[in-house]
Amino acid sequence: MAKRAVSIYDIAKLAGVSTATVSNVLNQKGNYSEKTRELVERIAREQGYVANFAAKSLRESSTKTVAILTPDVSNDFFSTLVLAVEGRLREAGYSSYICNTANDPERESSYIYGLLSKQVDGIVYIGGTTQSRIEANVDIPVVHIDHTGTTGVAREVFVGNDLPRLSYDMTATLFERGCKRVALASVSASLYRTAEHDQAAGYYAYLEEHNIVLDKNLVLEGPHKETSLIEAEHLVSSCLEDGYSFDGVVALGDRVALGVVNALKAHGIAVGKDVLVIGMDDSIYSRISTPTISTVRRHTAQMAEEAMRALLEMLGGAKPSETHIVVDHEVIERETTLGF
Amino acid sequence: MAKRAVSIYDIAKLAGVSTATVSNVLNQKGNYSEKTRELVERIAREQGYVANFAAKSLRESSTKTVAILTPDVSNDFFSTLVLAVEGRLREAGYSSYICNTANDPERESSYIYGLLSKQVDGIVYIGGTTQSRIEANVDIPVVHIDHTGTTGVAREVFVGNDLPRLSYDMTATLFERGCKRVALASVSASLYRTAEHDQAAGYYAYLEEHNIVLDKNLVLEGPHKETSLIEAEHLVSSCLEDGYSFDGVVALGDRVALGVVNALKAHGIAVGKDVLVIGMDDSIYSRISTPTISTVRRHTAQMAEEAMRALLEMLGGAKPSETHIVVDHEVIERETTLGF
DNA sequence: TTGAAAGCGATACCAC
DNA sequence: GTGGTATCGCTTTCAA
Repeated sequence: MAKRAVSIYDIAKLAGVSTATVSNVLNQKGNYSEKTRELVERIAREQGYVANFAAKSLRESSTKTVAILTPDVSNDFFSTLVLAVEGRLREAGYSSYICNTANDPERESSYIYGLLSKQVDGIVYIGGTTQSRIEANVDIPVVHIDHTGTTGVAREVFVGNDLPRLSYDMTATLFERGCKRVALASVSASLYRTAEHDQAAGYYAYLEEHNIVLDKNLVLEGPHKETSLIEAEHLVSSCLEDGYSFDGVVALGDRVALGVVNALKAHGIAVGKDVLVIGMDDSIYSRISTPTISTVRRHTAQMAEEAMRALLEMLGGAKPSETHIVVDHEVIERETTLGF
Repeated sequence: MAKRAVSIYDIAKLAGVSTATVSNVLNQKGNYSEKTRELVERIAREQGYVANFAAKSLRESSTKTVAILTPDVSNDFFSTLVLAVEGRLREAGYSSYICNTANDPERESSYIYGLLSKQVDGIVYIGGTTQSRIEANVDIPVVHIDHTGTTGVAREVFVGNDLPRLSYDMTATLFERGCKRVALASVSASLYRTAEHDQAAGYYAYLEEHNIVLDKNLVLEGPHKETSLIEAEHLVSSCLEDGYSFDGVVALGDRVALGVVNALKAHGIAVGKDVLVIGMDDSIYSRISTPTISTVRRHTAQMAEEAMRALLEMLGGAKPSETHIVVDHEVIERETTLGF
C-alpha cells in the first residue's frame, strides 16, 4: 500500500485518549464510558480506520484464517465442497485461503510452506491425494475431505465416503438391473488420482464375490492427458471399435459418465436400454445429460458439516473426538439405468 | 497455533549469530560469509523454521497477497478466470485470497473490510457487479474483469469484452442465418447481474438498427429464484405454452442456452433447425449439450493476462497505462445455428 | 562481515 | 475508566 493507512495511534491522538482505550472500544472489551465510545467510534469511522491485521496476528499469534487446498476449483464436485466449507468457516469467523494445487506435489509444498509462514490456523484438504508431509515444527490441525494421504501432523481428521463400498454399490446396481458384462471407466478418478485404488476396489470386490470373471479389456483407464470427459469418450470408442462388448458401465465420476454416454450415443447405442451407465458425484453433469445419468450422491453438505465441526473443535484447542468420519452415500437412479 | 513456532531468535541463538545475519542469509541479501550461510541454513532447516509472515508484513507493510472477489467459483466461466488470474499471480510471487461474494453486497463489504484489514496489496473483481465503494483511507489498486461497478479508488482498471457489441453480434448471427423472430433469454446474466444492461443492449440495438419491432413477449427475464439453467427452461416452456412463437434465441450465457435447448427439445422442437440458439461464454455447457450450442468465445485467457499485466504494473507503484481494456470476442458456430 | 537496536501496529497487563 | 508500556517476529540502518 502506497499511502500509509491510519493507525490506532492516529485515532488515539485525534480522540485524545490512549491506544489502549481505542483498542478496548473497537474490540468491545469494556472499560470505557459511553462518551468515550462514541467519540472513538466516530473518529475511527471518519478516518476510515481499519485495524492492521498483520499486527493483530503477530500479537495474538492467530490469524483466524484457514487454508483450503484442492486440486481444481473448476471441478463441480470440489467447488461445491469448497463453497460449503468456506461458508461454514466464515460463519465461525474464519477467512479462507483457497489454493489450487492441480495435484502437483511441488505446487502443493510451495503452498504449504507459504501457508505455514502465513500462520494459517488450520488446513483443509479437499479431494485428490497427497504425499507431501508437513515437516515444519508446528502443530496445526488438518482435515481431509475426500482426500487420501496423511500429512503427519498430530491432529488430523479424515472425512469421506466408504469408497470401496460406494463402487461396490454402483456395480451391484448395474448387475441387479440385469447387466451381464460391466465395464469400469476410471479416468477422472485418475486425473485427480483421488483414491484411485479405493474407488475401483468395490468393482473388483463385487465381481469376485459373485464369481464373475474379470475381463481386463473392460477396465478402461486413461493416459490422463485430456479432461476426463474427452478421455472417457476416446476410451469407450476404441473399446467398442476393438470389438469388445459390454452392457453396463461403472463410471468413476459424472464427467466420465457423460463422456461414456456421449461415446455410446455416437455409436448408435441406446443408453439406458442397450447399455446401462452409472456415474458418481451427483454433479450437474449427470443432471444435464440426455438421457439423465444415474449416479451416486455423496452428501457433500454433510461432509463439509462434519469436517468443519471437527476442525473448529481442533481450532478450539481440543483433540478430535473422531479421526475417521464416514459419510453415507446413496444411489440415485435416473434414465441411464432404466433397464432392458 | 498451539506450539510456539521457532523464531528467528532461536535460529540466531543456535547459530551463534545475530538475527540480522539470519535474516540476511535467509533472504539472500548478501553480507555474510559462505560459512555463516551454511551454518544458518542448516540450523533453519533442522529446526523447521518458517518465517512469521505477520511479522514480515507488519514490518514491510506489504503482504504480497491479492484478493480475488467473484460471485461464485462453481461457475465455469468465473472459475476459469479465477484459475488463470491466480496462476499468473503466483508466478509473480503473490498469493491470492479467493472470496465468494454470491453478489451479496453485505457479504462483499464484509470481505472488503476484512481484506483491507489483512492488508492485501491489490483487489481483483471477477464477474458480477458491485455497488460497494472502498471508503477506507487506503490507496489500493483494483482491477475489474468482466465486472461492472467502480470502487472509487484512485487506481483502477477495467478489463472485459465490449458487451453491447457482443450481444449485437449474437443477434446478428441469428438474423443472418435467416431467423425472423428472435427471443432474448437473459436469466443468468441477471442471476449474477453481470452488466445485465450492457449485455442486453446489443440485442435492442440490432433490432432498432434493422427496423425490427421489439416484441416484449420475447424478452425472457427470470425471477432469479432458480439456477439459470432451470429458470431458462421454465421461461421458455411458459413462453411456448402461452403461444408465442419465435425461431431464434439469444441466450446470455451458456447455462441459459442449455436450459433453452432442453426446453425446446422437451417440446419436440428441432434445435438448430426449427429454432436456432446461441449462447455465450464458450463454457463446457455449450460443448456437452446435444446438439452442441453455438456460442461466443470471450478470450478469458487474454482477459486474465491483460488484467494481471495492469495489476502488476500498479503493484509496482505505477499508474496504469490504460484504464479500460477491451478484449475481443468471437462467435463460434456449432450445431444450434446450423440453419433452416 | 557482523551485531545492536529501533520500529512496524495492535493488545493486554498493571498501575493509577 | 483510563493510560503507559512491554511484547509479538522480523527487517533494516548504522556502527563496529
